[in-house]
Amino acid sequence: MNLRDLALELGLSQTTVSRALNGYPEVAEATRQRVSDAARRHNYKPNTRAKALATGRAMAIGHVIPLAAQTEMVNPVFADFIAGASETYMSNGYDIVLSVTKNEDEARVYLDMAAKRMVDGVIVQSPTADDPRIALLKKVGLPFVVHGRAADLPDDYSYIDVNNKRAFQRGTEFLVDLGHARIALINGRESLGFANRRKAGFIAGLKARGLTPDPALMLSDEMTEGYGYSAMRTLLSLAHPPTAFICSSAIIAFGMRRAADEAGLRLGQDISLITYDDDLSYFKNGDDEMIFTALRSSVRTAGRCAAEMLIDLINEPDIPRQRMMEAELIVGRSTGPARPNGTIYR
Amino acid sequence: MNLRDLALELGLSQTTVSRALNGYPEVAEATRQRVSDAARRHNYKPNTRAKALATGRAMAIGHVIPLAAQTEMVNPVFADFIAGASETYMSNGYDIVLSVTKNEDEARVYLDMAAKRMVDGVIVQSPTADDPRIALLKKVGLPFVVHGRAADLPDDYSYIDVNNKRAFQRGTEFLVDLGHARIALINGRESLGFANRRKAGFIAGLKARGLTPDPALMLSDEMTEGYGYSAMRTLLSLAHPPTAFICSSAIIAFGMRRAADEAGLRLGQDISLITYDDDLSYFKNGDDEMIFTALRSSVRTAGRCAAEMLIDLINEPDIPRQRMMEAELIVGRSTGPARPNGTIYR
DNA sequence: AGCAGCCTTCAAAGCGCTTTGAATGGCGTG
DNA sequence: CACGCCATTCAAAGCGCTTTGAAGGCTGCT
Repeated sequence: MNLRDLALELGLSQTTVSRALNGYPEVAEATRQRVSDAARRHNYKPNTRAKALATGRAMAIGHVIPLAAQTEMVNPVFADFIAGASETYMSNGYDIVLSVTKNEDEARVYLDMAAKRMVDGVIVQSPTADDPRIALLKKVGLPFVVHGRAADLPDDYSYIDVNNKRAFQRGTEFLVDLGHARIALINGRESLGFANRRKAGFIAGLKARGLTPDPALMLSDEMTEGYGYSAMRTLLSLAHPPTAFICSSAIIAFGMRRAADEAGLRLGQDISLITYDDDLSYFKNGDDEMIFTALRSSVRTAGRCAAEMLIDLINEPDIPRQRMMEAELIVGRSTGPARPNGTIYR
Repeated sequence: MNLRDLALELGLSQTTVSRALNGYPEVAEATRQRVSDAARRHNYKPNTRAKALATGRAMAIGHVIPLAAQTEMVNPVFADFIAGASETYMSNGYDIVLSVTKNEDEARVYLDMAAKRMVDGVIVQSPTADDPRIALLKKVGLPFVVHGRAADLPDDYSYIDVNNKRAFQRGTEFLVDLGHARIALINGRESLGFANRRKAGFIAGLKARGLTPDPALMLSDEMTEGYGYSAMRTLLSLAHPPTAFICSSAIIAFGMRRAADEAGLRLGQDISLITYDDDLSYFKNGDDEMIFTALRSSVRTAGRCAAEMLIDLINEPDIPRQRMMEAELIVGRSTGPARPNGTIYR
C-alpha cells in the first residue's frame, strides 16, 4: 500500500492525503479523519526512502562503533549508550544506522555516510587527543556530537563528556585521605581522551596531597576482565605493592577483585579499590549496597543526552551544544582506611 | 555532488555515468575509466535513498535489540552478535538499521520496518517458545533469520542456533562423571528458547546418569553478575548445598565466583562450575588457560553466519536456511572431582 | 447580481537514482 | 557505395513521496 493507492481508494489527491497525514492545516477535519482511518486500516506507513528523498531529511542518525585496535573487541559500553540514545530517537522519529568498524576505517565511514546522505547526523565515539574525525565532519558539514572530548582541539564542536579529570582527582584524594600512600591507576588505553584525562586527574590528586606519582603504578590497556586480573597480579607482586587502586571500569574491577581474592586479600580491609562505573545494566555495582566504591556516571544517560543534543543541532546548526556531566563518588565496601604501617596484610 | 552534476561535468548522460559506475558492460572502457576517476576525485557516492527508491532494495538489514523485561537492560551478547554480523554486511554492501525496543513493542517495530520498506530483511533475537513475530514476518513477507529457535513452532523458517540442549546435557554429564550428585542450574529467563532448552538438557543429563532433578537447585533469572552472586549465596546456604554448578553465561559465572570466593570456597577444588560461554570480547574466559570449564560457542561467529544466511535468503527467498552450531566443552580450572563424602568443604 | 476572499482540493514538478527503449556513429560486408 | 550490425550513448519514464502554484467552490459583502 502506497500513497497513490491510498489516495485512489479514498478518491482524493495524493497531495491531500499526504497533508492530512502530516498534520497540515489546510485539510478539512472530516477529510483528515477519513484519511487517517484508512491509513490505519491498511497499516499504511510512508516509504522511508521516498520520504527521505523528497524531504531531504533521512530521519536517521549514524552511530559508529569502534572495534578495539588489534583485538577488535567491542566494548559493552556502546550497547548501553545506544540503548539510551535510542530512547530519544524513538520519541523523535529517528532511526539508527549502525556501523561497526576498525579505527583506521572510521574516517571513511563518516565520509561515506555524508556522501551517501543516509543520515542527518552522527555520534562520534571514543575521540583521541587530536581526533581527525572532528575536522573531517566539520568540513563535510555533517552535524555531529562527540561522546567525550578531543584534548588538543579547540572547544568549538558539540560534545557530551564526563568530567573525568575531576572524578579521578576526587577518587584519588579520597584514597589518600584514607591514609593510602601507594596508589595504583589501572587505566584504559591512554591514546583515548577519557583515559588521558583520568590519568591527569589521578596525578593531580596525588600532587594535591603532596604525593609523587610512580610510573610503575600506572597501567593502561584495553579494559577487560582479564586485564584487571593480570594487572592486579602484577601490582601485588611488586616488592612494595600499592595498598589502594583506582581503575577505569567495573569490568576491570571484577578482574582485579578476582586476583585479590586469589591472593587472599579482602577489598575494603586489606586493600582499597575505587572503580569508575558506567552503570552498565549487566554489571550493576550492587543494587542495594555498593560492592565497589565508585565514581559513577550512567553511560545510558549520556546516550540519551547526546541524542537530544544531536537532534537540536540538526534542527539548528551553527551553535555547538556542550554538556559536562559530573561523576558521583559513591562509597561502597571496597575502600577502607590504610593500615598504619602502609602494608596490605593484616 | 550528485549524478547529474557528475554527468554534466563529464559531458555524459546520467545513464552512461550510472552504468559506468555500476559495472554494466555497454560502456566503453575508456569512458568507464574517466567516470570512475571523476567519481573518486569528487568523492561521489550515490545517494542511498535515491538508489534504494529506484532499485527497490534498501541494502539495509534491521536488527532489533530487545530490552529485558522490566529492567530494560541490554544484554552485551547483542553487541558481539552485531559486530559479527557487521563483518558480513560490510563486505556485501549492507547497512544496519538498529532498533532498541521493549519486548511488547517488537511486533510493531517489525511491522513498521516492513511497511516503511526501510530494510530488506531482519534478524530476530531471543525468540520465545511460541514467538508471534515469526508468523507476523511470514505474513508481511519480510525475509528474516532467527537467532535461536522457537520451541513450539514448525521448523519451516530460517534460523541459526546452538544445540543448547546437547551442550547442557554434556556439561551436566561431565559433572556427574566427576562424582557430583547435587548439581545446580543457574539459568537465564526460561521463557526464552535457549534457556528452556538448556534446562531440558540439564534434566536429560541428570536422568541419563540416574539422578533426579531437584527443583530447588534450578534457578532462572536475568543473566547479570549480581544474579550470579546472589544465586550462589542462596545455593550455598542450603542445608545440603550442591557441589557442582552449571550456569548460562560467563557474566553469571563471574558473580558466582565472587560469592564462592567470599565463602572461602575454591572453584575446581571445593566446588565445580561449568559455564556457558558466548566468547564475549570483554569477558574472555582466559586467553591462555581457561578460568572456567566452559561450553563455548562464539556469538560473534553466530552473527556472521546469521548475516550470511539472511543475505542468501534475500537473494533467493522460499528456501529456509537453517544452521545448528555445537558448543565445545573446554575443560578449565573450575571443575574437579567431587569429594567422596559429597560435601563441599575440604 | 457580482466580486473579493477564504477554505479546500488538486495537478504537476522535483528529490537523485536506475532502467527501458531509442538513437547515434563507426565498422565490415556484399 | 549502400547496407546492416554492433558498440556506445542518450532522453525520458518511473520509484513514492513532498510541496508549489493554481483552481474550484463557498461565504459574505457591496
